[in-house]
Amino acid sequence: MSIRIYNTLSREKETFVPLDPKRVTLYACGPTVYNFAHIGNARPAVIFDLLYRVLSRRFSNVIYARNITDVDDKINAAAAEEGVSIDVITRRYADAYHADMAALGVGRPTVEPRATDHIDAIVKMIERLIELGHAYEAEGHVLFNVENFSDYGQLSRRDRREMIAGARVEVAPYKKHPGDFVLWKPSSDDLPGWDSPWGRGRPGWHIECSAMSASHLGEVIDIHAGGQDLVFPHHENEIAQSRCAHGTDTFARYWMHNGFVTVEKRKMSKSLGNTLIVHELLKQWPGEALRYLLLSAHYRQPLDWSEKALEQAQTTLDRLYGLLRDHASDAFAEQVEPDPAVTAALEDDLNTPTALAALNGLARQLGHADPAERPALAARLRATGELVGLLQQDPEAWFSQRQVKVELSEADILNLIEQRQQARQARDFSEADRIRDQLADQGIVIKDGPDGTSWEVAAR
RNA sequence: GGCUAGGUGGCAGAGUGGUUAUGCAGCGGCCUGCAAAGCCGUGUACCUCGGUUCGACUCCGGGCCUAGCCUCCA
Repeated sequence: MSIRIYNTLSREKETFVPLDPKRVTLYACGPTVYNFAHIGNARPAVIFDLLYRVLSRRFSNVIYARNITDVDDKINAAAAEEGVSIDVITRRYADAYHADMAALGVGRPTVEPRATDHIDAIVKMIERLIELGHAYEAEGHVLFNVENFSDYGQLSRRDRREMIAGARVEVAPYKKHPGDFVLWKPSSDDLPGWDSPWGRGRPGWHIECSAMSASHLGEVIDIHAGGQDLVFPHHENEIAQSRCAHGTDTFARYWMHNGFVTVEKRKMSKSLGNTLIVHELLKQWPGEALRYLLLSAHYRQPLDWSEKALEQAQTTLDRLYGLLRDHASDAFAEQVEPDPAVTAALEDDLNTPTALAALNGLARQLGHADPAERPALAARLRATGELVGLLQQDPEAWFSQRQVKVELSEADILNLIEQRQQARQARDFSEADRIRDQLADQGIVIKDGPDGTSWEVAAR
């Protein structure tokens, strides 16, 4: 079996064949660090982290680049508002991004390039585009000329002429064509800027990804990924710049786009004020529950976020961790392969819902397996969880993070259980139930089993 | 207006031209003094109207509805 990927370019699921199997290249558009990430920003991070894991099983050398945009007008605005320099802002939110993503089980990419470290490469690329007649200077700006790039609109399936007709934005007077976009723009003295052949200025948004992608991965890459809203104009523009600058007929061979996280069916966005900040959610919920929920829908579908769904994800994880707690893994768990049904689902265009279904099937198998087979099944469940980025905690740690505060000492608890035990033996069940209720009120759950009574701290 | 996705059981959410998704909730059972947990079992679900077909939820066409992009946006 091979890996299948839905390619936005062809609008079809294709078999993934890398240009060079010894060096597979993946680029995902990363965050602009001017505030905390919301759960919609987390979705591509989780999805493409998973893609990287899936690719890495098949190919020994996968280079995954996920950039950090650290020069942007929104960053400038945030810095101005607080009266600090932009690097105070970008450092703060880049750190927060890393912490939040780590809590969601997202690993670090192979390289994490920053726009401000690539100004030279960006300037060189723009110079080249001007030389080749694909860009022009106007009033301190440098603009890309979409007119003489005939494939413009191929990815988003847009027609240039129709775009002019339907344009709802005022067109800057210095543009030759309404679709032309900025490669470089002038900076006033109070804004961050770099010297360039066109005066002090800063890069436009699209050019940084083209420059960083070429610097770290090469002129033609295997997979380029990002959110659906980047198809146009961001990715369309990246294709135009990169192909024109490098004289290639392909920029990225496969394009992958994730759907949005919605709230009450509406896209999560700042303008609607319906964003859910990961940093805040993590105060109330385990990161792993957020990850489970993000994986519960297929990445190209919209995912409607709700507290109810989050609770369900958490309940499901409770059950899975309960099984892992009750059944010790085989000692050689590291050598166990993930469930083939799960890898097959993931290799089929990252079908995470089917993968999670298979994971649950495996758990069910474990639940009623012959005792002799359980350690091996538990190990397999762990190994499968590792691939999807779930079930890697100590089960005790999973449960304890969710426990309520308990005032009683362990001696008190054992004492009460003993009293209840005596009441039960005396068949004074009303007294036994009273003690059980009393313990429950204080956050202790009693479980009577064949080997006596055990207890645990209740979950929140 | 142009372009893109989608409409599946109480909810979430995969998938398939004729056969069990899965999770959560519900119901019945096992276990228990009763519970809890766990396990077992359990649902004539595929927007609408036509067409293709021996047979369509699955393919094709029309309609209705929803969301998204066309402007910063994951």
